[in-house]
Amino acid sequence: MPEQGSAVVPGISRSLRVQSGMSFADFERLVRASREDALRDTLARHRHAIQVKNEQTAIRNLERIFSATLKISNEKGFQAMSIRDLSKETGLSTGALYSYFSGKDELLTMLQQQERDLVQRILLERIGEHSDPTERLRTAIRIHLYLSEAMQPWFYFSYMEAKNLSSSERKKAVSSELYTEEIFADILRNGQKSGVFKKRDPLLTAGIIKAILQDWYLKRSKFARRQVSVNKYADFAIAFVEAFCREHSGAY
Amino acid sequence: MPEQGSAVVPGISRSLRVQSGMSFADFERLVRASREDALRDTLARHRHAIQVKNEQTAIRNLERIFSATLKISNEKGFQAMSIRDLSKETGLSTGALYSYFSGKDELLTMLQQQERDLVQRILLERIGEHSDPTERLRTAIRIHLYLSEAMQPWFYFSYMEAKNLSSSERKKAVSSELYTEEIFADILRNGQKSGVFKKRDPLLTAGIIKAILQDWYLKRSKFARRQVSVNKYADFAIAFVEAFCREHSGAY
DNA sequence: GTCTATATACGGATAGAC
DNA sequence: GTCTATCCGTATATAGAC
Repeated sequence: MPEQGSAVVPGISRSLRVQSGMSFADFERLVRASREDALRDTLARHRHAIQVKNEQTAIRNLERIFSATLKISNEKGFQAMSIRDLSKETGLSTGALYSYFSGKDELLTMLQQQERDLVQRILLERIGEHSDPTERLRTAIRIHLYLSEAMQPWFYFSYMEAKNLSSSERKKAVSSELYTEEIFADILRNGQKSGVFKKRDPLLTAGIIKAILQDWYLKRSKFARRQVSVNKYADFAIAFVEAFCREHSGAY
Repeated sequence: MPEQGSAVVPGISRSLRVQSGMSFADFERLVRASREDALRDTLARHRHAIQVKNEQTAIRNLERIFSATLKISNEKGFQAMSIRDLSKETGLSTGALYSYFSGKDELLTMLQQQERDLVQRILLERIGEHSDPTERLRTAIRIHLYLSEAMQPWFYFSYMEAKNLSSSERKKAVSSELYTEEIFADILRNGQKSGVFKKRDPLLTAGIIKAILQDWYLKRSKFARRQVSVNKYADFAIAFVEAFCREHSGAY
């Protein structure tokens, strides 16, 4: 697949993608593998409550339940998803479903905890391998886009259902949001200190970067329709942000 | 109130705001007045269905019903808002409520039609008074921010509840979204033709501008906490966008 | 115009059969 | 492990009093 982005923003593309260490296809594989571990962790964490003893079965059905929950909720909202809806989509009866969770609340908590931990784990693995501020900024942007692309249904769900979470879950979601913003603000502050970046309000800038990243997973169908790939969007986002932040970015 | 923005992004502030024609305070008054007309229109449009004959009463209660709907829905979602909730918040009994609308669906349709028309009317009034691309871009950004600030509850509601709209309502919402994007893309294309703007993908750029504008009304409480005013955010957003689009924008 | 009382339906959750 | 049948609470919408 040719990278349409290069024509629009010359100077940023192939080389950078290699430096960020991993193609999107590789990244997707990594996420898939990590999710299997995450499911096992979830099962272990709820061993006392989950009545199904066979691990194979339990994991297979948990996986089905989670992905059905995301699918239905992203169409009509978590509140509006009935247990009967979930039963239809998973092929399990309502009775059977209740041997995996005690109620919708717990289902939501389990799902959120698993996916949030998964995101954190992958982020920590992939960020922080560069010390140069420019590279750190580019990598952070690309990795976040890759991550939200590979886990799009959950990112969308998490954003749209934030207000329906229990207060403790909502707190965790908010602090994870602010943490992301701080990562970008820190990169910007360091770059400003070393003179690579222009003096711009780091928090406001980080906020706008986050808005640009969020647009990617919130408007997925629009980008699909326009045939914008995640790499093209990443190139574009990086160019947009660097035009504002980077000293001498007009050079290329 | 001192404009904190000027320190961060020198060169863009007071003069521009005057050129855009109207302070935010003026703008809020305009919206308030226009909404009264809009309520009268709504009443006229549903005269056959609304059983309350006294216009004063009908308008007063419609207004209460709409603002209560936004308030409750923005806390727990429209689906989760019960008629009993609405009854408590408006002070009207459930029976009385049903003499203003035939069901939640119709309530939603009435509210959406009224506020969407209001937005369109005000946008058309305020945009298009400049011919210079730079001024048009600045004005469009600031007006959109003013509008979403003055009508924040509805903008937030409309974004979050998009998936609950009936298919015809959803279509209208989507096309209105794309229309906004086209306004920005057009400004960018014209500026590129006349050489004021750099050659950048107009649609992708317009999409990112819209993402930046949406962040303002979606993350309202964050900005309130950080004491970022709408004018400060507008200055910052304009500087951010111009760094990417505008030829010689590094000058100031 | 607005209220209270109520019919009707739907969703969450459980019991007990297989 | 999973299913069917069912209890019970809550929500929408309406009827009829004031």
